[in-house]
Amino acid sequence: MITIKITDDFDLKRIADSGQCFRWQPIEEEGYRVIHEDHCLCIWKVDDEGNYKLDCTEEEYKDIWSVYLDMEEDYRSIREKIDEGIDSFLYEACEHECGIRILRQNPWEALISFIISQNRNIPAIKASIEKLCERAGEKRIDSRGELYYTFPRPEAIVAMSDEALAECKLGYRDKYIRNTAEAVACGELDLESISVGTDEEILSKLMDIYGVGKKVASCMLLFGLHHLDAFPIDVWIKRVLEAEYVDGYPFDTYSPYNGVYQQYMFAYYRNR
DNA sequence: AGGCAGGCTTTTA
DNA sequence: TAAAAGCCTGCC
Repeated sequence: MITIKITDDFDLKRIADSGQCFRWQPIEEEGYRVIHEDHCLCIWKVDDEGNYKLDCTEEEYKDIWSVYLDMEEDYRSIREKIDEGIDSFLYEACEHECGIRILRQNPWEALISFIISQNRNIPAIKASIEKLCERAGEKRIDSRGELYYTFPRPEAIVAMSDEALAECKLGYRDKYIRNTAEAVACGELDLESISVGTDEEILSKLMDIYGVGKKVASCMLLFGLHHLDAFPIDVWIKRVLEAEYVDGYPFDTYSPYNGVYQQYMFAYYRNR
């Protein structure tokens, strides 16, 4: 167990509820249990001074969790680029949702998660993903003795029966998930090699995947590949653009952080 | 080429 | 009953 002090923007609940990740689980004492690849972290807020308690070693924090939580990035300075007088809406969104960060999630997990997310609300997305992990992930025990499952590897999804996959309630998306898992498992789709090039080039390659359109590809680019300029446009952001930016959104001004601002606006519009 | 209508599983509000 | 972090197919 270690204690760390975080001075940059950091809010566990806002990250957990931001819609970028679907497996953060609230636990006792204002804590969350976070699963990332082969690792599991329990993290608790200690006070309002930025102190947090983590059930890992200093080395694990440095090597895994500070990377996953994107602690090298200065979100306050990104937020403070917005001028209240010029863009009062975005300024308000940043203030209101201060503490959100863009996690460095596993690309494979992000891709599958956002294919599952299409045309569904967040509780339903979480339920499907958790089922998928129970059916095809590996069973583990965290430091508190609680059971959890890792996110399944591509091969494990390929090995699932149609019945097991159906139990995950993926609906018409089941064929997208199976197809993507097969493509990755056999090497036909290599997430590392398609992640090279400009954002436009990567988006285009992602959209070649069966079941991946512009929205899911943009989510993958932002949340799975950590391209902070990617700007997913879902129903909520569409409403924001129509209501608050009738004369167009200043993408060039906010580059290369369009995706970060998108996330503040998304949360702000959904929460109010 | 690019745009549009209709269908799609299931859950949630 | 409509909407939900949409996409695919078929048609024009």
